[in-house]
Amino acid sequence: MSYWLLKTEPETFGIDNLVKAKNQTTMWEGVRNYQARNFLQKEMKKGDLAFFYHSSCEVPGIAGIVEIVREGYPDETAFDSTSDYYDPKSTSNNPRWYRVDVKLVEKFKQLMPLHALRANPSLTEMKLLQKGNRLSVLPVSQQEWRIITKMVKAK
DNA sequence: GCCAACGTTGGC
DNA sequence: GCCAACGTTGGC
Repeated sequence: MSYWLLKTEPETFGIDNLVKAKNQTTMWEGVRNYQARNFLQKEMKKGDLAFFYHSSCEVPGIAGIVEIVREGYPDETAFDSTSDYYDPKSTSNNPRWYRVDVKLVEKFKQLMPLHALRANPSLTEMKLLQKGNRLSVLPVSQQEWRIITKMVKAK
């Protein structure tokens, strides 16, 4: 099993939206980057866990944990001309974009802020912390996962 | 297939 | 709001 990090802007869809969602489950859609798409389509497996990360907000950081409950399938928002995520080059016969379904596992009592991750010397290799990284779907190593979940419990 | 221009991301 | 980083587009 693998570990991931999923970025979202809390003003659009934050962890509290997921808490309130039906079955605390949502479709992770609207990803329009090929590298991130490949992760969603090919590499994410049912049962994988992911950090739920808040970006572009006052205090960016990890807000909780979600589980992949449905593996990659076509992102239908790309077929909808009224959607913000519409892409005329993606068709139902030949879909270009994929999504997964995720379910809430845990909302952290306190957000684990980005600055705290940066302050931990054992996380300097983490992709999230690398300069210039903008991918909205990122792999997380098992070691990084273990370190961060420990940091959360120690709070 | 190169590469300049442009758009987006996202921390600060 | 700024700006560095990086992906995408499109002319050639």
